[in-house]
Amino acid sequence: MRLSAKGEYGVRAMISLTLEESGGPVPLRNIAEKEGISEQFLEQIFLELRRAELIKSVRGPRGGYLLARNSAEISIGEIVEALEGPIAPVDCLAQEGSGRNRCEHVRKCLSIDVWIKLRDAVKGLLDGISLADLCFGEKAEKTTAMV
Amino acid sequence: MRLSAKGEYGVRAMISLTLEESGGPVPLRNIAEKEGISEQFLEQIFLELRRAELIKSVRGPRGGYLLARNSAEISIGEIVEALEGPIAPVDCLAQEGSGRNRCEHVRKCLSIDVWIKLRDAVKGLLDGISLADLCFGEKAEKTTAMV
DNA sequence: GATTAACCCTACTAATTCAGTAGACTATAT
DNA sequence: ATATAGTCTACTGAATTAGTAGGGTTAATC
Repeated sequence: MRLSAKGEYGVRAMISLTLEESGGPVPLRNIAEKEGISEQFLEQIFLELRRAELIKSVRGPRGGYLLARNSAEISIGEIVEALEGPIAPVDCLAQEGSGRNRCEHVRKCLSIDVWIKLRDAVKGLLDGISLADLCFGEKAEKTTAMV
Repeated sequence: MRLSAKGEYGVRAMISLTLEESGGPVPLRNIAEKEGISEQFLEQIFLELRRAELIKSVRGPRGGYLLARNSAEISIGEIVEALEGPIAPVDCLAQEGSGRNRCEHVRKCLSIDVWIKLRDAVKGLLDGISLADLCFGEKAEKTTAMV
């Protein structure tokens, strides 16, 4: 139940981008340096994020990356799913399920309930937090959540 | 954000055991066959579950495995943690954190909030569901939960 | 007390995934 | 023109995963 480096770096890089893009396109190199991530590895990550239409790029000198939408409209869930595939604790819940298991076993049905609940909880939480929430103040603070 | 086969098999096997242990120790072979899991692989899983004191074993002919405690007192979270290590979406939240990252980067602090919330949500959910809940009726049905 | 059903445990291995590198190409501001 | 910066594919070494192999030990039963 761990995020890969790609997912973790991706979220960090997106936060970094959110904080800096007001000054125009941010070169990948800047972000890579600040976050201590290999430039070429981050390049791959940004390629996927662009294809998922979460960021857009400006080529040529003074180019770089920008968020594709307002930071309040990009959720952490979208970033994670773009980089790690569908959020699903077990194979058979990731729709293109041709992996390890395909619900052949009777008893499986008892466990699937847990995984569905878990997926919904994780997805709900991550989809409910935007980059703006993280970077410019947490909306949840209004409700005084109990941690 | 996917469970490994070990975690998934482990939960399924524990459910299987819960349903059958009333008739005395259940041989590993029975469970492996019913669940379609390699016997030797399941053996390794049960070794870890026994060391985590979630199951106990009876050796010799007519031996097998039993739950170490009442099924209502064994949570899915315990099973998963026994087999996959601490529930933590990123390395630096798993206490023995000597992995990839150790919060060296300033911006990291903005993302860590999400991962803490995620961990707490996942842990809370999995610790709140027992084997008895799954096998003998869901307590949550009383509260008519949405979804 | 031999047999045998069952658990116990370590070591190995093939396949996959992960994290990162390399390097060549394309666009554009100056 | 040239320098800057994104685009893209392919490769590689290390780690993890999923599973095998095979030799133990324990104890019920004949």
